[in-house]
Amino acid sequence: MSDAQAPEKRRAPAKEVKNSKEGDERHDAIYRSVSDAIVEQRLKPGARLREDALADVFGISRTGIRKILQRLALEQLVTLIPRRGASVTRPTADEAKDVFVARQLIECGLMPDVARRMGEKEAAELREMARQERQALRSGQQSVAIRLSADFHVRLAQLSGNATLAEFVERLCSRSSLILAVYGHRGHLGCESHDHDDLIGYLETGNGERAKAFMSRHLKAIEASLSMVEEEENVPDLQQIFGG
Amino acid sequence: MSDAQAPEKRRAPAKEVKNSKEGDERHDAIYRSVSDAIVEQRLKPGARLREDALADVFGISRTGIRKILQRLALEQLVTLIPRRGASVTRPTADEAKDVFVARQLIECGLMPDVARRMGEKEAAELREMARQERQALRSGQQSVAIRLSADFHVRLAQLSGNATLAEFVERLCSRSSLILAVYGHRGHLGCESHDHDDLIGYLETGNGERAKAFMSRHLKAIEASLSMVEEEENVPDLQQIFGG
DNA sequence: AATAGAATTACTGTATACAATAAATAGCAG
DNA sequence: CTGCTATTTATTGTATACAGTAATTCTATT
Repeated sequence: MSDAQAPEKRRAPAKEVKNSKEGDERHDAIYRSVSDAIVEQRLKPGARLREDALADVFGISRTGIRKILQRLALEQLVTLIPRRGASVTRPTADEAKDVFVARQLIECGLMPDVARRMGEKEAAELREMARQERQALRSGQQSVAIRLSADFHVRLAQLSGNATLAEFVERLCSRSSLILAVYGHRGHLGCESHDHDDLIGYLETGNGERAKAFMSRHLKAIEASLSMVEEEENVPDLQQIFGG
Repeated sequence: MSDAQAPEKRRAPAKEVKNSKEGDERHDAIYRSVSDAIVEQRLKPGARLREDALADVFGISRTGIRKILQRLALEQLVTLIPRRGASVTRPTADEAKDVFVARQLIECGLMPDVARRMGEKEAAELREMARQERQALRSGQQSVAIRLSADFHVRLAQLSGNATLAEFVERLCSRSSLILAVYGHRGHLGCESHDHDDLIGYLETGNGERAKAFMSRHLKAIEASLSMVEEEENVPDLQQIFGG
């Protein structure tokens, strides 16, 4: 179009800046960083996530932060209100119920496939994960234990060989961590520490139906450990509290 | 900061510009527009989606387009290759299999719940949707029929009352449209036109187990109608084709 | 004429500037 | 002193400019 360009402008670059290594590895790392913080409950439900603040912390511009927040919003880990910004999602009781129904259907349905594809190597890997989880719990690292527990369930789903369903399970597990944060009792993870080991046992012997039933009980136990009372911070129900 | 501002600048706005009504309705409309075009196969798998071109067409800047493309990528309707841009996803045979396994598990598992919550109004709505689908098919509007069929399955899932699982089904159905586009036979939708009506019948009478079995056969029939041969356009396999 | 290499083009990736809006605060009247 | 309105401030939404990279075209050499 306009030919009046400074000719030495062209001369410039070469290989001076080396900010992006390959793909957008950096963004992925930041995404994971925020996601982990939410799942480990270091960022609690309701916490505001200001774009500027995050941009400062991670040393990238708001553009990149917005991309990451959007992704987290699609996974329902953060809630995005137009013109009001992002905050860590506070799941409602209804959503919590939906998530556990979904987990029952999908995770239990997957157990036969997992049992079928279970080998020495896979069992060993799972046992190691269960061991780390138990250790974290023993040493009082509740946050880490929660994430490791979620990781266990996700890895299990991946062993089914169905990437699509594994991804669904991944999302359900992250959301479960949020639910635990809101409705769980302090100092109680929801599931017994030896549950995962027992499950591996059934899977190892190829007993899919047994594993399925056990997973069902396992999930029910977690759900039952929650106290499903929504702290209504929105409207204090004056009518209910006083008059009548 | 700087106080040297034209004082009438402040006076300005009020309700002059009306570009964004509430939230970002505009962006949602564009998203739906692109999504529909993909599901209806007006944008075929492999089609490139250049940011500039889309920005021009919809009259917004690339920023907004990128946001939408990202969302579509997360839903796996478009594939985003770094520095290479976006294109309509071409599902592999493995992905196709995964999607149908997932649909079997989730959609069939949902049928008992749907049957339980099925009322007059819901049945009538579904029948109307099935009618439109049949009509589209009769009048040769294959593209529309494909979308209406997906809509039917999604609506069904929503009637289960579980928003989370309904969202999963929605994603599976959009992906199924892509799969149909790649592996389906021309002029054959994959499912019989009266299938959906039959299904409504079982649901109406509260026969969840029957509906479940029917849905299973229905999905199997669709999957069976596909010819699962990947057209390897990438590497022409010179070795294979010639020498040996 | 075919191919390697260089210049150009076309496109995506990122930051930044600016516009718009909701929240917070201050000023003012009753 | 209380409640309403106006101003300021904080923060998000959007476009645009520029940088960087893959693809393409052009040129020169064997």
